[in-house]
Amino acid sequence: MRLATWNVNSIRTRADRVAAFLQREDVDVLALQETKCRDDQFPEMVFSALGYEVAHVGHSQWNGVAILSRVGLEDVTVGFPGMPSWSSKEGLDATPEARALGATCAGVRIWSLYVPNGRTLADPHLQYKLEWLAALRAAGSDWLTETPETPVALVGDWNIAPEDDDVWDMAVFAHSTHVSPPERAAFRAIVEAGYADVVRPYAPGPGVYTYWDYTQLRFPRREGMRIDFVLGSPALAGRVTNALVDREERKGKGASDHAPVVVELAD
DNA sequence: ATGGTGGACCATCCA
Repeated sequence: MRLATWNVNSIRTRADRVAAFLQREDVDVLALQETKCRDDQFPEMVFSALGYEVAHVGHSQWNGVAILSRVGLEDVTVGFPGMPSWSSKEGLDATPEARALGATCAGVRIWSLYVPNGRTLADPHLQYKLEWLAALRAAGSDWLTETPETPVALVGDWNIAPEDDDVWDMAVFAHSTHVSPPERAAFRAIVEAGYADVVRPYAPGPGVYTYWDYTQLRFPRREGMRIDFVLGSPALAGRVTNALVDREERKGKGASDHAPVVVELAD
């Protein structure tokens, strides 16, 4: 099975590009983040015409996650148990954001995840992000305990650069999110719970990134961040035979600011 | 030499 994850930054703008990627990379299952649309706006027919089933959750122009699969799409779950909601200052808006979608594809449990952006170190969104990640760790631990034989893949945009080599210049991020000790600890806790980064062994840094800001000519200057990850349970990690970051997808007009990450699994 | 983001959607928010 070929499994991929991609923050597309609007599926409506990039549906054709995503379809071309699926065919070019021979992808069986694709997790998408930042679809930026409601369910009724998702261009499902572009993908059903290619033989993919689609699961999506999106409530507005913000967030939105999907899973496309041509090897089955079962037990679709919106949000994970205990997933926090963002609450406004008044605490009135408790609608869960569209940031997590689970599905079972050919026996593999896949979670398409869009981890909240902490914005700045002083912003309450950072606390929300940390709570969200702690809840994910708790849920992920439970899945390993309950069904250790089921391969689980936690994939998506984590909005964390876990190692110094995952940004082009640590000095630039001295007072920024994505590299702060609590964020890195939250990520590490998920790894320590049993979910390994299955891509890094096949695509070691430094200089391997999955995201380049649209501004400041970051991509041509090779100034990016590695913030999109495929974390696999032991049953999944044992089946990985290859992985890559498809940097070509960041090139040209109409590119997302993220590149797809592809993992090959033995049958 | 110069300039340098893009997507949601319509005044701004978000990344």
